[in-house]
Amino acid sequence: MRECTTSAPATPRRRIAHLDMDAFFASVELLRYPELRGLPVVIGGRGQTPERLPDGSLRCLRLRDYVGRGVLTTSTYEARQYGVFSAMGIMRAAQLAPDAVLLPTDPPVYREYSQRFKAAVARVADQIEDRGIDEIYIDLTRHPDPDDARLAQRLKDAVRAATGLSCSIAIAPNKLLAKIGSELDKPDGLTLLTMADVPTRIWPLAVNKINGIGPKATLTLQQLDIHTIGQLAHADPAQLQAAFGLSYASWLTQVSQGRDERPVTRVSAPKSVSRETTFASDLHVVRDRAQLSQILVDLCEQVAGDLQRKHCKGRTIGVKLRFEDFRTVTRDHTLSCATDAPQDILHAARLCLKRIAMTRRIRLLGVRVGKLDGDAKEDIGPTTRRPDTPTAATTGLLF
DNA sequence: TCTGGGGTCCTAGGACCC
DNA sequence: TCTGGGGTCCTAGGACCC
Repeated sequence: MRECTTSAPATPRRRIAHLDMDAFFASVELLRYPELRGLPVVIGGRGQTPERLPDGSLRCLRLRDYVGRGVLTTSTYEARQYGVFSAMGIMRAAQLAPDAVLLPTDPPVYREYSQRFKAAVARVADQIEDRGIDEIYIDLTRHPDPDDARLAQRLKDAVRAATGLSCSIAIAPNKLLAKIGSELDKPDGLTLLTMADVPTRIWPLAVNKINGIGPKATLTLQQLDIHTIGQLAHADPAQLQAAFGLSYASWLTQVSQGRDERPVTRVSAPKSVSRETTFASDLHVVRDRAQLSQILVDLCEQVAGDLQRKHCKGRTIGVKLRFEDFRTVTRDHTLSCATDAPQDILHAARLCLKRIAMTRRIRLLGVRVGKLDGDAKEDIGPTTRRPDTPTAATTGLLF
């Protein structure tokens, strides 16, 4: 008998791309300072902008000359050979690569390049999920060009033409594999993966290559003598469940087989807006009160400005405090109506701070507004009538 | 020489209501 | 009066990601 061909048309094979810019911040800086190309360059901290000398040469800070706090956000591939990577403390990086050039971060410029590469991709394929400043997922399932390799190359060419920058792309049956795949051939990579590749190309990789398995889960898995994704795929489900609970354990089993059904989602409204700052040196609640107070006011004004720019208001105001021993505490306070006014945020933030025992010096202060109501809701209620009106008793007590 | 700043999502307990 | 659930909201902390 012939095979039955009358069944419903199969859903089209999913084709999901993950596109990741190569050493994004550092690569943007190299466009500005091409003479640094080939040198170990790292981005991070609050160092100084390079200075162009009269003879045209560039004077910039070396890692060994940096004093202060902060971490690296990016390093060039040359710098990575010294073992310095993003999220590493700058002082630690200075030990490993003292001669590396250190540039301060310049977020507005990176945002500009981010918009450029995303717009270039959108002209080729418009089913895009934003995953931050330097990466996106693209659903190519219904794209007219059926040739994955040709399509991936087209996307890379479009990004380079728009920005002068290289990126790495993988096309796979789902987001999980596309994300892993885009790292396999970095930089300037092009990777195609199918489910048949899972045992040979995915299983040998370390478990933390999976998006969602972080340092804690990796450590727990190590204690179970599970190091690779393949070992995870063959692990005893009961053992995983005992270590992680049912929900996370079954997710682990799924992803270790390369299975992932998450859709590519194109729009997402922000859920919260926050600003925080780590001080150059720890501040004392009493002795440095004036300074802390000013920082709090500034943070509230910045958050309010962010909200107004995004045309949204929020009901839950939160503060975050990090003490000198790195212990972090948060408190929040929900208002009866949403606000974007700095004085409302400041008042609620002070209420939150009153509930924290100030036992040590403070390293970081942050302000967050959540429970955002999206935009367009024009002041329905009287925002002048607030539930918590500042009184002499509640203002000025803390910060 | 420790450890930035912007987010999301999950869990878990308690309050409160039906 | 006691017992019990379910549902929702609020709060705090933590893991994780870029």
